[in-house]
Amino acid sequence: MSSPASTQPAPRERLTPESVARRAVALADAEGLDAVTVRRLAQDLGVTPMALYRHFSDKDALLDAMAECLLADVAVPESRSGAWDKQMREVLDAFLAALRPHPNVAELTLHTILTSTPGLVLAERVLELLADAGFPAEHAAEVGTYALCSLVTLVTTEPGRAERGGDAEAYEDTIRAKRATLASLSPARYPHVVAAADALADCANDDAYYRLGADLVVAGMQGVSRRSRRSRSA
Amino acid sequence: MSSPASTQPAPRERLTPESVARRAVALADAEGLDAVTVRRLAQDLGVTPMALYRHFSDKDALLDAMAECLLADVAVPESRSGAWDKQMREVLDAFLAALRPHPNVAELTLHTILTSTPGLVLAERVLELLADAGFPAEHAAEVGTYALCSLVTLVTTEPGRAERGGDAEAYEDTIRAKRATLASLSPARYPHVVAAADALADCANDDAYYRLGADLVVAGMQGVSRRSRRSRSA
DNA sequence: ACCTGAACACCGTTCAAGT
DNA sequence: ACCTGAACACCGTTCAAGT
Repeated sequence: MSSPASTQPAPRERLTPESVARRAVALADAEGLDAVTVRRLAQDLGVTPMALYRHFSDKDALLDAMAECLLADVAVPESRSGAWDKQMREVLDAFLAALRPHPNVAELTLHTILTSTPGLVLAERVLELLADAGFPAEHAAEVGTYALCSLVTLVTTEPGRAERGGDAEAYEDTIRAKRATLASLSPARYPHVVAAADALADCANDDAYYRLGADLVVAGMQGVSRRSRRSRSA
Repeated sequence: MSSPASTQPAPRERLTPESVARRAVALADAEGLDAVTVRRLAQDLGVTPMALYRHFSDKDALLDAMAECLLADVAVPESRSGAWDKQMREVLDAFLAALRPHPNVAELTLHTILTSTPGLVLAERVLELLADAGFPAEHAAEVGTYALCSLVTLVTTEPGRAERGGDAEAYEDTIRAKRATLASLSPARYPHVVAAADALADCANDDAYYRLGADLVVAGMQGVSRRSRRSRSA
């Protein structure tokens, strides 16, 4: 029932913080973040639970390392040509591309962006582009934090995403049940919810969903930037 | 050390689902969501752990009820006068006002908006206003979900928020340490992060932070709405 | 109807010990 | 340096019983 990634008897090479974290990410992908316990992870690695404490001071450190695995996959674009909003869009797309394969883990990156090297590289680039857009440093900090957090939430709350991975059948049932519940609400009281039941229960097109999400973030930046420029010149 | 809300010997009235959930929210506010265990909550209520299972089928049901406590506090504006974006802003402000007193609990609302009456009332109003703005039903579903999720994340990730409540001294130390770490990064490699260290570590003005956050969400809606109108007429 | 008490299968983590 | 094994203080939850 569970994916091979989490049930292999384990090749039993020497453990490193990275190999442990990668295995933990695979386990979370396959069975959800709740399945990542010290004891279960140790079992997957063919090792005693306490062996993991040589590589991580405690479980929080393990979770941070998992988040860093995702952030390390962010391919921040090198190019600095074109308008700031076009470049911003490319940076946000790169962030989304790294998060999307790991919806069960994505939320962990929220606390790690400013405490890991790959996170800082990403944050620096976002702040740089916001400075190009004319935001003063304090505003850029808030806008940048908001943007990255919004994208993380987009991934963790993608409509129709199963909390635990694996069981595709039970997953389909959940979607169906959710859609049916929404569709059977009083059309007099909740006309728009009923009309949008399908889209609220599931996401027909993942790419379109993330495109719209990134559009909203960038459009928000553009709108606020324009407005503050206007009020400064007034 | 901990707040009176969680250590009173308990008045020992008859338990109801609502009274248990309210007490759980108070406990989470005071000591963080991790402090909300069945056993600890029962102790606060002066009752045996198993007594709570008369009122909730399992712990997830308790967490859902806590989320519903927050959603029930959302005072969705009655007025339907003015432009859609001005009304939207008022609805989002009402949502934020309900979440802000409970940053440790806010994240729980993400899974409850479409499964509780107060959540549906809020969602219906948001979808209605997005229809006024010209969004087709499928787009409105995604945009509305995005907007509400963004605001939740705004509250749960407010810069400088302590994960566990209570200890104001340790809290100040954490902020100071975080600011110092960011400020001491290489200014050659991370010039914008260093320049924004203060704003990234803490939030000088909470109201301004939330105003800017809501501005970004509404401006994003306006921008995407304008763009899709243009492409339809082209 | 509402609550109790003992028990079960789990947690994260400490500590002393092995190689 | 790296891993083990037993133990401790916690979890959520089941089950049979009390009033």
